[in-house]
Amino acid sequence: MIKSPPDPAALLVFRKALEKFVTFSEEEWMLFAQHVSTSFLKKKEHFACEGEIANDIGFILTGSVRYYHIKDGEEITGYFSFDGELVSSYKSFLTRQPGTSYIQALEPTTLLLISYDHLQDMLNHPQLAYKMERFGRLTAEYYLCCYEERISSFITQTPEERYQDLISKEQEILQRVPQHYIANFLGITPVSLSRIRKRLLFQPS
Amino acid sequence: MIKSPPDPAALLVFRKALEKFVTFSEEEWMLFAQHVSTSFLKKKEHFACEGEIANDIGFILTGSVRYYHIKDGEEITGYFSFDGELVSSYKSFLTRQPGTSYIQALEPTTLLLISYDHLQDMLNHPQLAYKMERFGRLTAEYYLCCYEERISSFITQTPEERYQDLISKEQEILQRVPQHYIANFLGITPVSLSRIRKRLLFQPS
DNA sequence: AAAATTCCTTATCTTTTGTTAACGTTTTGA
DNA sequence: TCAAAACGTTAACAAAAGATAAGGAATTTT
Repeated sequence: MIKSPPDPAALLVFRKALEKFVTFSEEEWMLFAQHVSTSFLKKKEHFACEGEIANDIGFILTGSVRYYHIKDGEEITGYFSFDGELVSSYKSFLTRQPGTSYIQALEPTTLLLISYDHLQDMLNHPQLAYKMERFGRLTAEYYLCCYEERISSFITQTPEERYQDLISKEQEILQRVPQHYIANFLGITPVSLSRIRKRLLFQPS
Repeated sequence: MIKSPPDPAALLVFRKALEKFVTFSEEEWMLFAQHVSTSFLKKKEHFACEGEIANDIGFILTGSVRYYHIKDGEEITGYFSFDGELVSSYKSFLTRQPGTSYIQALEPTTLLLISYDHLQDMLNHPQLAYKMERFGRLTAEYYLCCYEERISSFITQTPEERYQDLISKEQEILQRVPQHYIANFLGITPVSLSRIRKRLLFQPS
């Protein structure tokens, strides 16, 4: 993966997106932006692989990725991320241990990147440290809430209910992602999802 | 739930446990400790209920709790926490929205508590703010990793494999928690877990 | 543009899981 | 201490999901 300096328009998009978590002053953003690089993934190119330590957190400018595991030689898709979202093998990135999953571009994808070392630099930079800790806290808390909801859905809902939820809440996923990936995501086989879809055709909510 | 000032021995245990995340100086800890109270739950007493905004994060000194949802009038157990761990309806606590689950003591349980307001006070306290942000970040990141692993297990493993993992990794859960709660936790019915257990008796790993 | 691959659906058969109910044991609570 | 409730297992049947394979449509690749 080749990294380059990011262009100003991209940085602006990034800054705007991060306002969900914290607002950087001009001065802070100048410092922050120095630690950001940019990269491009061709369709099917990998952002992360099993066994490798995740070196970067990415911000998807355009495009999308899927997370997947390999089990018994089969790919099993666990998640998707789209433009405007962060992407990383978080556990690997945070713990500096080899990751257990792959992350692959679903379409041509442009990313902004912050490497682990750059992030540490910022966390240690006197002028930035406090805000970066806060940024990290709010980001982690945000994803914690997402994960909590996801786990609940596995315990309290049937695959069919999870699919109906997906239809109502995450239209984007359905439109941009092949069905058999969605099946994995729901924890079922593609054949089983096809049957659910057929059932719903005749008893639509 | 009645709150009282915590006793020094309990605070020491708490401080020790938090060193997994951050180390507080004497001065910082003095300030921190002022915001901690203590509470006791009888067996089956609730720490959190659906529809209520979680007001506290708890640290379990002794005892254990289970998280559960109610769906179609049925209790569905999602998780357990034991002594030395934090407990809260995190999403509700963090977002200030009504929670969707219950938290109930599995046995007589003593807790240390930090209320949302006290936590905000600390996050706003000049002398404590930086370390509290850092504490929050590392805590959220820690639980994020736990959740990530849990979600992976739902997607890549069968209930039987999840049960075998549980046997090898979380002996404590198996010993202290009724089987039908564990079945929910694995995403299956108690009857199905009973069958898995029988199967494993005749083909032990 | 043609060939190859991927994707979704459908069918059949097998396996697993859910549902309900019964039974004996253990735990709980009055 | 005694009655009631909660637990775990088992059985029988129904429902759902997995495995495999085949066919056609769509997409990709060359």
